Amino acid sequence: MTIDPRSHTPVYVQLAELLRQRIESGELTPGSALPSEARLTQEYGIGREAVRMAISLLRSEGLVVTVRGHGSYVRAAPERRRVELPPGAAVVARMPSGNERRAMQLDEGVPVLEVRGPEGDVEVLPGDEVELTRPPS
Amino acid sequence: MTIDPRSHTPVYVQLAELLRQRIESGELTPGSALPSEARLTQEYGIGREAVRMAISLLRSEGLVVTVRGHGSYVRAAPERRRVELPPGAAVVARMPSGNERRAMQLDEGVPVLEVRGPEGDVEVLPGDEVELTRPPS
DNA sequence: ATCAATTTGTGCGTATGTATA
DNA sequence: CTATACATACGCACAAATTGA
Repeated sequence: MTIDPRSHTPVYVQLAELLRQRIESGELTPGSALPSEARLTQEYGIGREAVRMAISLLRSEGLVVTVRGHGSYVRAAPERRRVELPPGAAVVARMPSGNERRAMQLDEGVPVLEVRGPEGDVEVLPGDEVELTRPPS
Repeated sequence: MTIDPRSHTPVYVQLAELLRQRIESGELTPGSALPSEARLTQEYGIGREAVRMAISLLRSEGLVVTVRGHGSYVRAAPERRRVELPPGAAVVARMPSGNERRAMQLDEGVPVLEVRGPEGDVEVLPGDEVELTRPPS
């Protein structure tokens, strides 16, 4: 697969799909580095902004993390601990605000789970570290 | 509040915070349009890229939606329907892939809930439309 | 059915700052 | 200290979508 600048799908979306394939196919394993922006720019003959938007897209999906001055890496999702949803509780999923994200030290593209207990108490959990369960009856 | 180009916090983050305040304060109500990129550029004396990155940030948080050729709007979150998490089920939150997002017609910055039933069956729910509940015991 | 105005999308070039190796 | 790499920010240009005259 290559990139077609004349396609109606944006160059950066095409590149994101290519990189996504290389990640999901296992060619790029969790923890491994993506090619640098400069390399991607040269190899695909596209502009830097397209490269950065593609990586930004993957970042917002939680697929990669970018370390400034170092590079972008395939994100290794942490182990999920099981958390039991208490009886009478309700939970919604949403994206954290910027402050919230920094406070909880969440990577980009990671949602939070907002659990409201029966007493109205609220708990916010990192969406990539927990699996909410309800025990069998 | 104004924008300080000399601050160590990026201009686009400062603008995003300003806009976030204007949304949360109710000055910009759900459904109303944000100022155009050109207006924000002029009013704050910053470049278009900073404006676009600020809006992109708010979009990735699910706060605004952008319609090409029209403008950016404060996102009106839909009503949440209550969905009961079945006994023996588990749920994780994550961001949808690009294809998934388009297929489910989700706005940017909206996570999905992946519910795994006790039989291993999987259901993916739009994260902005459901509230998962566990009935009181 | 056109046309023009507005607005966002894409792309390129350039410069400077900051973090890492 | 230097080189590399990503981050921020500005400018300009043109494409594409929407709206309304």
